[in-house]
Amino acid sequence: MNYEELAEYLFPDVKPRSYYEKKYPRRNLTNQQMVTRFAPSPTGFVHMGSLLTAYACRLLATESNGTFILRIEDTDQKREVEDGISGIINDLKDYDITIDEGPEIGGEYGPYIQSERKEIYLSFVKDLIKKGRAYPCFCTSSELDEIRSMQELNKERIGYFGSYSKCRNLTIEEIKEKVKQHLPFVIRLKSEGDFSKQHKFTDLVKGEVNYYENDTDIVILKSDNQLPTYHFAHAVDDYLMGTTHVIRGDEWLSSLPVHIDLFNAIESPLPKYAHISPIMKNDNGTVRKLSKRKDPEASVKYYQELGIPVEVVKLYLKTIINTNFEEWYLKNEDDEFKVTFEKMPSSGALFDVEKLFNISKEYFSRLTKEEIYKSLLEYTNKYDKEFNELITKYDNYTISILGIERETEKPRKDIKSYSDIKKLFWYMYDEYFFDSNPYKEIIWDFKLDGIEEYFATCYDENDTEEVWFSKMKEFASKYKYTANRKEYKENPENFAGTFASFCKIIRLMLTTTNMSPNLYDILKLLGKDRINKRLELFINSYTK
RNA sequence: GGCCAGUUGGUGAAGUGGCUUAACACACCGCCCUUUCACGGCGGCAUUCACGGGUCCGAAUCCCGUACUGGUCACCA
Repeated sequence: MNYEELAEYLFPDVKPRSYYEKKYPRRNLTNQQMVTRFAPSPTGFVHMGSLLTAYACRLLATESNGTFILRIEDTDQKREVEDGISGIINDLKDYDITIDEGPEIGGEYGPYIQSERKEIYLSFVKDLIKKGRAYPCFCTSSELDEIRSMQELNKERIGYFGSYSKCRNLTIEEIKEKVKQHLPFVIRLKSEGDFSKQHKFTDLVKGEVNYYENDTDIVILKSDNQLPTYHFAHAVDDYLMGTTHVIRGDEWLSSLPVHIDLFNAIESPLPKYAHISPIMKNDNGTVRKLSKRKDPEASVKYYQELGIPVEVVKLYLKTIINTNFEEWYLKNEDDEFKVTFEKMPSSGALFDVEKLFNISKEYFSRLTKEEIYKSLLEYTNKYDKEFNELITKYDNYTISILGIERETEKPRKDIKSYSDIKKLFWYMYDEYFFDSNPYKEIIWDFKLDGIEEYFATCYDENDTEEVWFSKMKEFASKYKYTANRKEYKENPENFAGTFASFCKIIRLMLTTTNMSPNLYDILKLLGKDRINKRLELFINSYTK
């Protein structure tokens, strides 16, 4: 068969492969420098799994002084989502994952959107046909189904290979005839692999894996729009773009033989591969991949809405990317951690929201009140306008609230997100406090003896914390509250309660919760007027 | 079903033949500290590394088998 003639017949107006080889010269790299790429399809928002991959790619490129590429894999136009591409770019931007080359910012090796690279793929397809390494296939889907069911019946391997690849043997006349009839066709790779041959391959994450050579004639160019399949685009793009390290989810591990076959066919060196495990979720006892559709926490937006700082999400992601990061971070404050392939997990990690929250609490505990206030303003401006107005109106008051037990050696660790702040301190604002009956949840299993008198005669907002405490202790003892716990434990019937229970009553009155921060600070910030208003309502609610 | 990969506590994991009577962290529980809420400190939490067998003086670590989990077998990526 005259392959040259066939190639010209099928793809007459296509630039030669050498044109693109010249246009995209090999990168000049040292041994160290890595070229990594993140290659999502624009099917909606970026989810945690892909953010993890993108972040790992970014980190590795940065560390090696290399390049990080964003490439959009939109060869399946049925799955596309409106604004898919800008959505991805924005999500990466929100998480401070900068792109060296990609759509919008460009680069020497663009375009970076696959649907705009059509002519490049065609050129490589034509080249393959010329060399007798690819051929058109006119099999219909029902014919392929037939082959498949025959193979299933015979308990054979499934695929278009060997004697099943009937279009391999079409003569050029037959092909021309079918084309003239406008029969749709795909282009398939003419595989030269031998399925009985086993090889070892070293994956950077999984280690040594065994595989059999690919011998199926996979589709490389689809019929309807002459766009490549993922496999082919992967080989051509990563060859031309000079990707050194392909980091992707391990669902691709089983198609590795196909990719090796493809890289050989286009005479490209094989990039190094790192197949990373997906993030899993325990869903009522069954473990499964964290799902974009089913799990809200898989969405990157979810954390933005919650008000978890991006640094926190990245810190958590880093603990997954490298299992030794967590321990390292305990001893080293700064970000000089080096990501390695060896420490990437080889089996899927369960997504642990608790751990993420813990990292977040730790993170918040190190911020100053001004830093938190500033970010809270930004957060509420986007997600809680009402609260935003309030904290703008009471700016200094709010900053003081945020300052309680902060910027000390042992800071409080109760804030894990910006949305928490309102939940934690809503009662500090009269606008919220008197909005509904604030005391309706309280179980009144205590007496109010002395409370009113305490505020009338004893409490002085000018007292220092020390004085305030000793005065209150003294006062409470009049009403048989004791500061001596052991004494109370021995003879509880002799007392109205411990001093702690006295504090609890005041705390409940002012905050409706018994988990508020330091009472002294709360009292002081609230001030006499707010306290008295609450006291009145409190007493009335009790007698009712 | 075929093929590939994985399996250490509630969770993330350290561990690469003797240093392991299995680190560290989160969660949980208990105690202590304490003038409130916290913070913090200490301790508990796998007699055992999915199971069965083998190699070896010695195995979580090497080999074989089984089970289970995940992935994949598209003109989807």
